[in-house]
Amino acid sequence: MKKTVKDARIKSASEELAVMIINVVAIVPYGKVVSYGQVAAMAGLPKHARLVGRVLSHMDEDSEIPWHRVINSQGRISLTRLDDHGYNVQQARLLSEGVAIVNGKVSFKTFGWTGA
DNA sequence: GATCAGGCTCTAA
DNA sequence: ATTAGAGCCTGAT
Repeated sequence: MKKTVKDARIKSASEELAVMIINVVAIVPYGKVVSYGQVAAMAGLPKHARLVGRVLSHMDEDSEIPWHRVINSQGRISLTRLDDHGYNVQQARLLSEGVAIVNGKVSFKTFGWTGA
């Protein structure tokens, strides 16, 4: 997990917080998903769901961090604003892990990871 | 669903 | 240093 830190390379975003978040995201098992708020909570940062998103947005596709396993509380991918590419990548990755996306949504009931 | 308000950080001026 | 705008959010109208 030290590599995650190095891999992070967050521009600013209080590295400490970023690291905590990344460490949590890094342990999300294959084929499972979690929400931003969940990650924040697990990282010990109750109301920082948004920060989680910000941190992840700084990651490269190349990163070993499974950022694609993090979606919003509605089970949707929170990228469809002006970012089609990111959305497609995330969706493709999830599908390749066996995570079903029905009508643009993932079922937390089936694929949700409730912590370690 | 769509909208609103709450909440917290980042960036730029 | 202060202010204002914006963001991969959430839970409640």
